Amino acid sequence: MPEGHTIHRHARLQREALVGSPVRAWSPQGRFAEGAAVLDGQKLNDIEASGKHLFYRWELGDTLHVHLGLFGKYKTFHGDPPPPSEATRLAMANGRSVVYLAGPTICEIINPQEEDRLRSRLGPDPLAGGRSGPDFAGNLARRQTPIGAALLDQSIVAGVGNVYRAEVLFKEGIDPRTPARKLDSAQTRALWLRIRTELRRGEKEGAIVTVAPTDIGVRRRSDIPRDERLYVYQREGLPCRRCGTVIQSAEMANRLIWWCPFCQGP
DNA sequence: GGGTGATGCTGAG
DNA sequence: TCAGCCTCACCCC
Repeated sequence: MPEGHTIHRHARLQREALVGSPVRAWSPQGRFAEGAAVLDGQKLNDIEASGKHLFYRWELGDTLHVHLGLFGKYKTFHGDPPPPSEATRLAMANGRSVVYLAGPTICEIINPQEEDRLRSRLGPDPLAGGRSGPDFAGNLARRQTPIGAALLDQSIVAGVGNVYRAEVLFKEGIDPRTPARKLDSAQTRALWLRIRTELRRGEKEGAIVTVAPTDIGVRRRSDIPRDERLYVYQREGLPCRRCGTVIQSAEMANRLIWWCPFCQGP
């Protein structure tokens, strides 16, 4: 389930589990056997998340680059772990914890030039700290594309995926078909803050929950049922949780997007 | 137990 | 524009 919040959460949890100690690395599936052999036994110095990318820094200067893509998954265990699945591309372990990685789009050791090239294609990351709202605004101002498509473009903002793009536009009352550069500065700023708030919450909670408890008639966030966590994502044909208008969907940037024609109307 | 869809992205055409 | 990559959680029997 990899949008930016998931990636940053993995970075944090794995940092706590593995950084600072020598790590045993191997490839149960075999497809990353050579890379794992390079890393095996090295101390892991740090793990950095940027958008949907992860960078692992090792004591001899190697950088491991991982991108989960659509299917990739991590599992982290403390204490006595189950054996890895046959599809596990990379396993990393120290005495206390083990991390299994399966199904990544990218798992490779890269040099500094490759990393520079990669990072130059990424827009500001709302979870990376620093004041990047103005960069986001500048990026939007240059685009003709609909805001719904712009939010999936990782060079505009790094870390937003298909769930958050639909949900943050709902919460800001913006029609996804609005051309990005037509948003005024107040809307752009509010959207940036909204993205950051929602991603931060997702990182902390380990799940995407955008609905306000009051909108579904419960008191606490912990009372929100699993299937009522979102306002519009995959809710085509269902009534809007706020106004009852039927949720619409359309394809935008090769993926479906959903919105409420009333709450996100003109 | 089998079928399916998914929170992503690239590169060929 | 679209096929291809790659795994597994979840749904339905």
